[in-house]
Amino acid sequence: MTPDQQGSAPTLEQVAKVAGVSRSTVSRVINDSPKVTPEALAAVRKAIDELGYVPNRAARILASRRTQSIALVIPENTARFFADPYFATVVQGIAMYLSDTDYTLSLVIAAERDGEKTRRYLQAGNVDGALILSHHSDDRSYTQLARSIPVVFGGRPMSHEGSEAYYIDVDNVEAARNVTRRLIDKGRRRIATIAGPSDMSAGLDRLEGWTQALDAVGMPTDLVEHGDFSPAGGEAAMRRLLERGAPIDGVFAANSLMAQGALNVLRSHGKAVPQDLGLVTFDNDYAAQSSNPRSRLSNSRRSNRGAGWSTCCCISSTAARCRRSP
Amino acid sequence: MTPDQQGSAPTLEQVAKVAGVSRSTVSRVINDSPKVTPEALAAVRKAIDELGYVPNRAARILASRRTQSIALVIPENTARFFADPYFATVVQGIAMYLSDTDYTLSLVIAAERDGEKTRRYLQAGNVDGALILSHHSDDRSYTQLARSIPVVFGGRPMSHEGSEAYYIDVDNVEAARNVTRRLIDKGRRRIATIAGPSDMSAGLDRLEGWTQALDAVGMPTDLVEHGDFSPAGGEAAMRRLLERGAPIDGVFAANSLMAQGALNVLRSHGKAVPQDLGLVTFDNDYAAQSSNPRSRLSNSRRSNRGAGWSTCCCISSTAARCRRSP
DNA sequence: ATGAAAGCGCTAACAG
DNA sequence: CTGTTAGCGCTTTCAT
Repeated sequence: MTPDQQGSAPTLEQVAKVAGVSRSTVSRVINDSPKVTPEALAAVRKAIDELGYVPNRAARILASRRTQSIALVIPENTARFFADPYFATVVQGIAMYLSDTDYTLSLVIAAERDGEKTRRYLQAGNVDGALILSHHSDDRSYTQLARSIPVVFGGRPMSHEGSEAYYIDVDNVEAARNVTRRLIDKGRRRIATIAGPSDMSAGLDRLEGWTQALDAVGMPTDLVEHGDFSPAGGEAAMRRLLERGAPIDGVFAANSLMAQGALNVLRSHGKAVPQDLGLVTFDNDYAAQSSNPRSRLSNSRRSNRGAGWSTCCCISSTAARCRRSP
Repeated sequence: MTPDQQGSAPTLEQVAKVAGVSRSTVSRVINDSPKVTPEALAAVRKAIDELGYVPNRAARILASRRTQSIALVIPENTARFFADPYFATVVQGIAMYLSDTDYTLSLVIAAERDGEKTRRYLQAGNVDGALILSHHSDDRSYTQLARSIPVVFGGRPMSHEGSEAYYIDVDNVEAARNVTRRLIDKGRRRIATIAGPSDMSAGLDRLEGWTQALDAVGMPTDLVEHGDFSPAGGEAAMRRLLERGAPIDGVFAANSLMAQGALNVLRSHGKAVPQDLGLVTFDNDYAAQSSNPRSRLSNSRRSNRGAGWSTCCCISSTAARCRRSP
């Protein structure tokens, strides 16, 4: 397909000609420079309208060395991206913020195998900076990236080089501790956890919070099964937990999708929530709100604390803090 | 791995110098030109590796007038984009196809108010072509776009100018007719429909198919309520249907999300599916498969026909056909 | 405040 | 097959 078949787009030069000014002046108008006389400005605007001129982005980027766009990198496959409400939440937040600016969001759904392609894209000057979500410890492709462009991780990155990285995160340990304490306060005595993957900080930190809460009251911390943050993973983990044969009257699932999976298993095993067993989890997202029973978010005042009902699904609010890791 | 200098990305010229060849030759290597001697090729590759060179995309686009990327435009807001499995399906399909190519997908989630910004983006030479999904009749911003870049609509576009547009679609009328006939064949006699929005071709066509099926056997076509393809819309429509007081023993919902909503309302009204009432719908997607009762896809042989069980959720397969509208 | 000139990094004829 | 020569459309000093 040859692009030249299409009508050639008007250039800045043509606008300049029509407006009777130089290209520089047109450029200044486009870039909202204050040093343009009202007359020149009016003439240029008129010419732009008449010609239907739209500045060529590639040329702008090349000349200015700025792209006016940032990448959101999701190191997961497309199916997972759509299945996990977490990503939807983040994308919505970014899109909302960016809509007030001239920046463009470049969403990069990068399955592991595309690592090289993705890195090239990010280093080829396509974006002014990158936001990297859902980082796994075995993935080092992005930590070096920070030498080329500004990088911020969503959630504390796992790798060693990442220790110099910027990131934004919630206090997963404290939130998990708080939400587990809810179960304890409600009288639950045999509390299990469906932990997240061990190669992600959110998985490790939430497990740590759960452990701390139980340790603090001298309760056993042996009922641990890991999942992969997916409903299927949550189901499998819940099943393994039940197969142990030990009595369980409380579960902390590390995310809402796994809680959903756990709920399915519990139902099919005839366990009633919250009567037989209390279930708490993270994130009051779509998955949590559409489950049966659905989540009940506690009115926690301190935004960075996890909290909720031990009688049912429970939510930790996720106020973000930005910081540089130690 | 050599540490690259922050800020100064290596250029093609530097690669040429290191490799001891001209810039043209480097360019040829980058672009997989066959006319390069093995020696030159090796030298250039070595230089590229040593320098960690990545071609600048903006420069390439500017010089070649090709972007190697196509846009998928979703004229909906972000929340809806994530809520409707339809978009996930499409994006996955495109991503899968594109992953074997050098093309990049530029996903444009364009809420209505961003229309102008989106149009500028598409006309600024950012993409080689655009795919436009979920087109509404009141939205004319994209029909003119075809004069600048190649445009294909996903689903027949509604506007007049669109009559010259390329589009890809399923035969919604026939699929809806077939799936409705299933209800009839199963003995349902008072069949309603939860139709899609009237400003979208999928809404109109599926309603038409339902109407044709009932007309063919002389059954009344008065039980129509419209929804907006969302679960809430489906709930509201189902509620309105029930409030009419007329007996209903079959429902065709124009998409799975509305079927899901309808199912919720039916359950809370004590209506059992499929015992009291048969429900059929479109698309065997995540929403249909995770509903309760979940969908049962019929083994329809002809891929462009809608089909399924009238006893429960029913699915029309959606084999695509590409064509230019009449 | 404005214009002239010099590139940004790459591709694309065109000779050789 | 390779190098040379022009730009792609825009921003950006630097004079004026």
